[in-house]
Amino acid sequence: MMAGPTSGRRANRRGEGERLRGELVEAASRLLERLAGEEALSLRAVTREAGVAPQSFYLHFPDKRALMRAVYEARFAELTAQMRAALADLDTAIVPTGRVGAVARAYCRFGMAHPGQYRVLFGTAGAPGWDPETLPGLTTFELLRDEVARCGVSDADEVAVCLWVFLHGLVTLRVNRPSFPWPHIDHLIDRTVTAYVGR
Amino acid sequence: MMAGPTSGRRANRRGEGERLRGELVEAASRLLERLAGEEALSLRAVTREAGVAPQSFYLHFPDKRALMRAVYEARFAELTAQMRAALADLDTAIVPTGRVGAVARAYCRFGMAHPGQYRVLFGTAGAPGWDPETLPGLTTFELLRDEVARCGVSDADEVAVCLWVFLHGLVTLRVNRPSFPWPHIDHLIDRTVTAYVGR
DNA sequence: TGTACATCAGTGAACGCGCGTTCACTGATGTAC
DNA sequence: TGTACATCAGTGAACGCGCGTTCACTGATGTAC
Repeated sequence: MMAGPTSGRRANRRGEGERLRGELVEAASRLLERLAGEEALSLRAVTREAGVAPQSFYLHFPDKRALMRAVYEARFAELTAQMRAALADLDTAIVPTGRVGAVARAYCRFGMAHPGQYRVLFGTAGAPGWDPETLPGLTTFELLRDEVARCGVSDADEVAVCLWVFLHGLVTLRVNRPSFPWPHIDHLIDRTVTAYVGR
Repeated sequence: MMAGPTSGRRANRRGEGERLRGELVEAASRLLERLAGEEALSLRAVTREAGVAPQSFYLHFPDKRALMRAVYEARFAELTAQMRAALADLDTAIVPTGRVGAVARAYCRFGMAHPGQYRVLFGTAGAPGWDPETLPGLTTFELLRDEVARCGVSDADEVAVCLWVFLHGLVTLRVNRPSFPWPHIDHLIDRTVTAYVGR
């Protein structure tokens, strides 16, 4: 039986208290990957995962909502970074529709690799002030729309909405209905990009 | 202060005990409409809504899962009934793509009118033996696919998958991102049907 | 250089709550004789 | 026709659990003098 503050973990050095904040966000993200479909992401589970007492949570967040918002922002930043990276990796000579396909595949790859995190991003009703629109920088939708616009379609906004809707449906249905006889995902994406913006 | 079994509600007459089962399913469905996004559908909330003591639940269901399954089946039957009704209402001279659009709109109408119920049907990972495939009669997907097949496309199954994915994404994103500047839903559906199966 | 002290990072113990579930009970209703 | 009894439909009270949150506390670390 140990007692005292070292029973859980060694305290961070002075001035490094902010580190726990990040660790809590990462612990929550890890739990979301593991629990996947389950809504059971409790504050106590997060602090347990981080190896810290439940009350330590309140050193860095006013309440549970604030943690979820921090998770939301961190994962959102990761998703957009991966979409951007997929575009950056392309041959500069690729045709515009090829770029649309690449960014679409990156979106789906993220969602299917991290279903629990994806659910936080798009699978729940964003509270007021939670929508992607309020985040700094380009949003997921805008990344998609900009590439669609390069293809020269007459109404890029509407086509991009359709594509986003399709990709979202693909990620979520694919995860929720694993026993359905799914065709290959990339093929469905390519087919849909072609249907909307041509080849 | 009342006491005795009449404090909650009058017991059903002998032989009519089964009525409570149906009332519990309807109470759960009502709560799903009201709570919408919230996962907070507890057994106690359901019995409260039905005006009955928590333990009365166990007269008709072995556990909470069984109730969710009953809700799932009842709402699924309603969705397919509405899709069928939409087809039955059509002029018999309508072109095949018109029928696809009609059944697609009926699907979305149900999902957007009852987001909480729709979430139970498609928004969670169906447990083994829970998938639409195991339900009696035609499934949602099969209803859609049969109409796509009538259009004479070469690979009706794959097109129907794409359409289903699109409709699912439309319902869920539309509900989860109400502040996004959405184009008119029926227009998006028509545009997508046209993109996949032509006019 | 030594020491008193403020501050920082975190814990111990506890609260009230709603949850799913169990057990023993009650009161009304139909049935056998 | 009356009455004892079985059955049915449901309740009262309680259980142990994990939850979000609060309050008072501790031990290490840096700083002023």
